[in-house]
Amino acid sequence: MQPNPDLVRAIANRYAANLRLCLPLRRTSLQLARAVHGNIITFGFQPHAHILNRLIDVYCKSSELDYARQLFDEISEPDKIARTTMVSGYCASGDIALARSVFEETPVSMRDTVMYNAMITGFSHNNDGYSAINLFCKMKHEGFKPDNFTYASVLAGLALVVDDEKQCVQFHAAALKSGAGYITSVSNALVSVYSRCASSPSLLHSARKVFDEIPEKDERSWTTMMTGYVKNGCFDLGKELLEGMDENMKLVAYNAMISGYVNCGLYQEALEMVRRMVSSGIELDEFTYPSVIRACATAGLLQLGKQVHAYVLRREDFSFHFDNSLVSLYYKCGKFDEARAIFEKMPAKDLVSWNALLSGYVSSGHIGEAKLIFKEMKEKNILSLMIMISGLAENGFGEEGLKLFSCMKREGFEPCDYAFSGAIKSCAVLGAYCNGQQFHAQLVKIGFDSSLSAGNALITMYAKCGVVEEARQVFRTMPCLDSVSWNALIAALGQHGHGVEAVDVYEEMLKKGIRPDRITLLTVLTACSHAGLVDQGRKYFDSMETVYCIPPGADHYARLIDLLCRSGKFTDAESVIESLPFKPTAEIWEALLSGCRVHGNMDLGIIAADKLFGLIPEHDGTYMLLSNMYAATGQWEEVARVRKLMRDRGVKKEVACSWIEMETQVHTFLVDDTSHPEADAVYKYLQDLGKEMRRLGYVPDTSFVLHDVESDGHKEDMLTTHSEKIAVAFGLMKLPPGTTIRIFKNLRTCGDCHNFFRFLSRVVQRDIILRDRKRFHHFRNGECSCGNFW
DNA sequence: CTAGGGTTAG
Repeated sequence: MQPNPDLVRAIANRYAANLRLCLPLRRTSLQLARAVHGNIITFGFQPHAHILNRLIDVYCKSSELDYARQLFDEISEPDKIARTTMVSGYCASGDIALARSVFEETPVSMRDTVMYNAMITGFSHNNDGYSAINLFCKMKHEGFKPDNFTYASVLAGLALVVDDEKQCVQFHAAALKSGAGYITSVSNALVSVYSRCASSPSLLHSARKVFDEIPEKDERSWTTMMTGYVKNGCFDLGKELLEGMDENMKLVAYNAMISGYVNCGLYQEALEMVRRMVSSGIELDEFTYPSVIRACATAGLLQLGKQVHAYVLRREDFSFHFDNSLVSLYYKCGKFDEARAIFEKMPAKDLVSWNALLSGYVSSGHIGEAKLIFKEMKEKNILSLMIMISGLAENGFGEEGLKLFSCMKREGFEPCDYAFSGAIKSCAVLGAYCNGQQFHAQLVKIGFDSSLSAGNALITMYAKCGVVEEARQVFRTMPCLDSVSWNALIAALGQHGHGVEAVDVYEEMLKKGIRPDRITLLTVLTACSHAGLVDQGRKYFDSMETVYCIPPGADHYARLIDLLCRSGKFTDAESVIESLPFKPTAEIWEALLSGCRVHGNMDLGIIAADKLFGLIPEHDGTYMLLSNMYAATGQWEEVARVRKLMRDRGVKKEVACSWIEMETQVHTFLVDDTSHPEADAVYKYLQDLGKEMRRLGYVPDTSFVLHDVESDGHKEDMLTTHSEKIAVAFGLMKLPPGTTIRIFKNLRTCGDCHNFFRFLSRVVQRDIILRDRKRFHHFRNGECSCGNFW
């Protein structure tokens, strides 16, 4: 039977009308759209443009962009409504590139204000404020008149990037002039612009003035003003505003307050807000729960978090944001299995879920698992990359970190300050000074040099590259500082033998009223230890519990023991170990053992080594320290015994290697390394240097040779081939006169090399910085910053 | 066909 085209058209038109009515009920409208679409295909008639447009809209709003596009492409000459629909569909799905292409394929003569509005909104929603503003300017230039929608949209974009009061005033004036100034939606957006102006939060007054002058405030007016206060940390003003609000509007305001408190780390206050909500009879909603979970996660309140978890599960009104926050709650509280289980069970995993899992593995040091997850992720965003870059750097994978950073740029991600800080941390790991400097220059150029995370990374990078002055310089020019910045500077000074200054900076920090955290104390203790400030260090250690309520951890005790041993106070060190509030850890014994090594305290050293053999028999460092101690006193049978023990237990000594950076290229050398193309010249040069140094009194110290080799001459040969010596000779040959030589070594340097470097710095009149596994050595004119023991 | 606020991952 032949269908009656008129009848079919009539039915389709009816569907189209229904579609409009049913739009909010997504499922229903999508079903209707499919039916209409099916009829069109089955009966092959040409529907009216407005039916097709409506179909496209429904498909877009049901996230069926491919169907929408298919229909759109079938239209021979899509009208401006079809195009606008397609543009806003793509915008809403986040595909700004496709939206843009449809928009730009439309001739200007065919565009109208609505289409511009859709595109501007798209930019704003995709966090691209600049493009929103540019398009706004362009449309005016092309003669289109902005309307209320335009202003609301472009102001939303402006709010993302505004950093200067002039911009706020300019746009405000333009809106007023066009008559949109007192439209509620436009005013709401203006409130948001004023309160998000980066350079002056004082504009909150202007925001408040706009707010006060809104003739008909709606719920959004109140909550936007509230957000303005909260995002600027003005919680008291926020509370005051809350008082004046209608009861039925308070939910969103409470949610804003709670998330604001959590963002500032004020979780107690956040939870207090939740209590107030509950007591005034306002029901928490799906927006509240994730913030509450985050509060628990940052505060480490696992029990409370679990209770909220159970409570929300019973209520069944949660969104997937909730699951994502749970993943982070559990891993932050150290419950990796639970976190993983929640992730696996999630019905809908999105990018945030993957990033939560990734960051869980990264921040808990499970870098291997993190790498697997990262590989498995199909979709990644800038945050995924940032998490991974920082994670790699923080776990010592500097090269991989840098590789990922350049990969990120290749794939078109514009690195933000946090990504830069990951790259800079990678440079810190590698000691890649030139590379790090280049990043610093780029930061300045882009204007990220005021960033806290980048600044903190720079301090550490310069310190780890041995350039304390620059670390100090970065710190002193940073516009704002946090405890990480202070810790980084104190560490930088301490590492390089400026113990007294490190302590001064710590005192300065205290005077400024900044509370030290456990890392600060750890850093200060290290500085005291390196500078031999025993009494001071002791005083700081005691202040931890009594003044700052920070119970000292094993790491703090280890520093204390190190401090005592280095000044030869072994009895004190022993009594500290005896009175520990926990069972001594490997860290503690290691501190004792290396302290004993410095002073040749054999009896105590053997005890410490025995404990370490029991706790971490696979750790090569213990064997090396002990056999070095025996070698120093010529007890070669004992040396052999330790070496045999090591062999029997299958413990492999990590291969020593040193490296030097030259114009971003890194040259690496192993012990006895002859693989470098210029090895012959380097060895020759090394021999010449040796001769000259001996004339000045350098005597090779053969006690550092591990084997009991028969002839002393042979032993000296072995000493001269330690990797740091090869690296420094290479550096002296290649680097321009007068430049500081920076050498890096993966293990600790030996006493002979230390001595060698001292003499060398005098012979060649160059500053040499040697960074080994534990510490830095600055050699200048025969002296070393860390004194003449190593 | 187009607008303005509150939720998760560093």
